[in-house]
Amino acid sequence: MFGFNTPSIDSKGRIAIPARYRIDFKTQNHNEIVITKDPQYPSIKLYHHSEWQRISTKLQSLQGLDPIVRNLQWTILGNAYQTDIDIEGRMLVRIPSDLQNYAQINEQKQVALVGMGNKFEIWNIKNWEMRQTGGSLSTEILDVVLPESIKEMSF
Amino acid sequence: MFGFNTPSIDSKGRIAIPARYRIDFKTQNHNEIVITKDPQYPSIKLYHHSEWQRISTKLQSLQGLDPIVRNLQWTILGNAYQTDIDIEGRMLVRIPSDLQNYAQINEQKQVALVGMGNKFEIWNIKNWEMRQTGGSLSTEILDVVLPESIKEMSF
DNA sequence: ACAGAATCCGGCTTATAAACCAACTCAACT
DNA sequence: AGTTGAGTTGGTTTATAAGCCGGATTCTGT
Repeated sequence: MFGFNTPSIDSKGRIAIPARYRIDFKTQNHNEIVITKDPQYPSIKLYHHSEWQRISTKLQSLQGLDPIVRNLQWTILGNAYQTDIDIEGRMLVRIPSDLQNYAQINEQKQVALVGMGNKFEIWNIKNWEMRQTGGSLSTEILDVVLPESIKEMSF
Repeated sequence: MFGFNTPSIDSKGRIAIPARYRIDFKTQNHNEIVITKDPQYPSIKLYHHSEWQRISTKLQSLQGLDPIVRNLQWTILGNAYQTDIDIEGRMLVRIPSDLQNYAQINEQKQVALVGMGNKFEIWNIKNWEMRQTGGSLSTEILDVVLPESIKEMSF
């Protein structure tokens, strides 16, 4: 589940996971995924069950006094939607409208779907191209020095 | 699988791996390879299965909040295409068009194929010659100081 | 609680793109 | 010069994606 695709998003906010990614979901044997915000950039993250378990557990265990940590918890945990996907069919995923706004993919016909191995990212295509060519994005949400406690984490 | 060749790339974006490299793929006993971007220079990297396992696993495990690390993950993982090659036959590899653009090998009749032992690199011939003679390339994508966590990695 | 409306969901159809297969050309070696 | 292996090309088939449509479910207002 690596690589880059530009599937279409329909008027109802549905995205069909491209066929070459589907095997990974099947082998995982879990038809539940979690969609949430990326804490740093205007994009959406899509985890499958096991990876979400790992991340959410770690995040919850962190002490909530550091404002940056609390921000991460709010952003990631507080915006997580769990949905089921049809493993056999087209694997349609519905993106909630507030996440669509966050990633600036409402009003779009196509989105950038980026397979990162243990997770997916969904981007506005323009933003993705901009990021790839080193341009600055309109919103970089979390641009701070990170505390030691989350240095070794991977989201 | 060392050395230098200039195979042709056809209108469909196909490159035939030269015969003298094929033995290495056969002995590996894996007919799947991964094509992705080079994070530093305008070239394409071609890994066979085991080497890709090593790199992608390491990259995924790194914490994803450091912008430099995220850039590496996006470039390498987010642009990786896995394809099967026919070990017995002609070993045609199709290069996706966005990677062709990245390496500036669209509109070319021939490319530079460089065997690096555990990986291949595919270059625009002009760029390759330029790099060998110490000339500067039009685009050097990742021109930054790398964090300690990935200092010892080799891509 | 019920009727109407809107939304959601799955199957079908068509267009497009990738993988497959086979033939032809060229070069090297005998 | 004939033979063999390598490289190149084009056509065919298969797979994939996306628009379309109808049925089902939920939601809302009366």
